[in-house]
Amino acid sequence: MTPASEPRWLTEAEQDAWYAWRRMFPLVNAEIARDLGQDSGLSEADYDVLSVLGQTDGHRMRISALAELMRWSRSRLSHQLTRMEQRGIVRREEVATDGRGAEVVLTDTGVAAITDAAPLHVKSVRRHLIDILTPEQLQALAEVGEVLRHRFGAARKGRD
Amino acid sequence: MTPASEPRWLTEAEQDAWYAWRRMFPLVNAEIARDLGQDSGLSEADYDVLSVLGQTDGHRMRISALAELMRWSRSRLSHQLTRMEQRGIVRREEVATDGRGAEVVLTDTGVAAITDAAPLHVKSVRRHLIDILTPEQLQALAEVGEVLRHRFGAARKGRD
DNA sequence: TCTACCTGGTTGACACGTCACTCACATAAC
DNA sequence: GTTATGTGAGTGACGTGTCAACCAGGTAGA
Repeated sequence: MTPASEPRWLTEAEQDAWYAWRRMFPLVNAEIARDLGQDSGLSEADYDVLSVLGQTDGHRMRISALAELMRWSRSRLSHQLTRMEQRGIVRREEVATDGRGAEVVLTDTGVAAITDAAPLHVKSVRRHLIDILTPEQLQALAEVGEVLRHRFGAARKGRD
Repeated sequence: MTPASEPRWLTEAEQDAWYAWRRMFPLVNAEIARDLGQDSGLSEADYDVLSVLGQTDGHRMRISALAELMRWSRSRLSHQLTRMEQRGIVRREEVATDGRGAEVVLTDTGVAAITDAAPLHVKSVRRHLIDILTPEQLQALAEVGEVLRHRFGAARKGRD
């Protein structure tokens, strides 16, 4: 085999960005997740599901619709719901119009959980991320997110 | 109980930043991890361990030193090494000077794995992140990373 | 020496995510 | 109606990460 042409290794500036990227997310997210667990007994996954359901009419949604909204795989959501159901914060219900379908419903416990957790969570997010950065830095983050979102939206073609 | 004072909810700009933050990292990392798996049969965790060991003298390191360098828990590293050892890319060896200690060593297979994987990985990182962003955006990321690193360095006090 | 503590490292239980597979119901083609 | 195909959802195996408990070997003080 002829040797592959030497790849374009990262410049120093690019390495800085890449290492920052790799480091900062786990760092911040671990702190926020820890807070969430200690303050409210919830994982980030729990919180995400609860907060979406908490904003829906009747605190219920078709499972596949929820998965699509959250951009989770159905499998992932199914596993998550199983764990949440065992803890009594959500409940699955069959849906009359389609024998295959099912809905998730927040239980009263679930409603209480997300209601109690939300203010503490905001505080935590502020403390570990938002309030640390300048408005310019926040805007830069949003901008980068936007660029990447478009890039991947395009890459995934019709799948969206 | 008296109701807690209304928390400072996120402004729209802050929400944009927060959602971007939450979304972009899994998005990009999933792509890069997928590439790594398909191109080289490695997970990101594998790659990280291999690339550190690949740069050390004799392709070996004390396990606790490796954990500290990577900022992994010893437990996490131990689990990871067990899996890697089963696949033959690293090997554990006892160390003579300390009856408790152990070293990890790259096997020949491991050396080959990281050597082959590195150029492909750089290409993937460029494609999914670095080459998509402008130098200004890369710099903004590095800067944000720096701010957060300091913030958490301070928060963790002497633990570093 | 005996004891107490520290340290390096492993282990087990559990939460989480992915993948591939399965199963039941729905729908369209014939 | 029967058959093929699609779709909603769950399951099992496995990789990964955390936490707490454990164990063996070192170290220091009585």
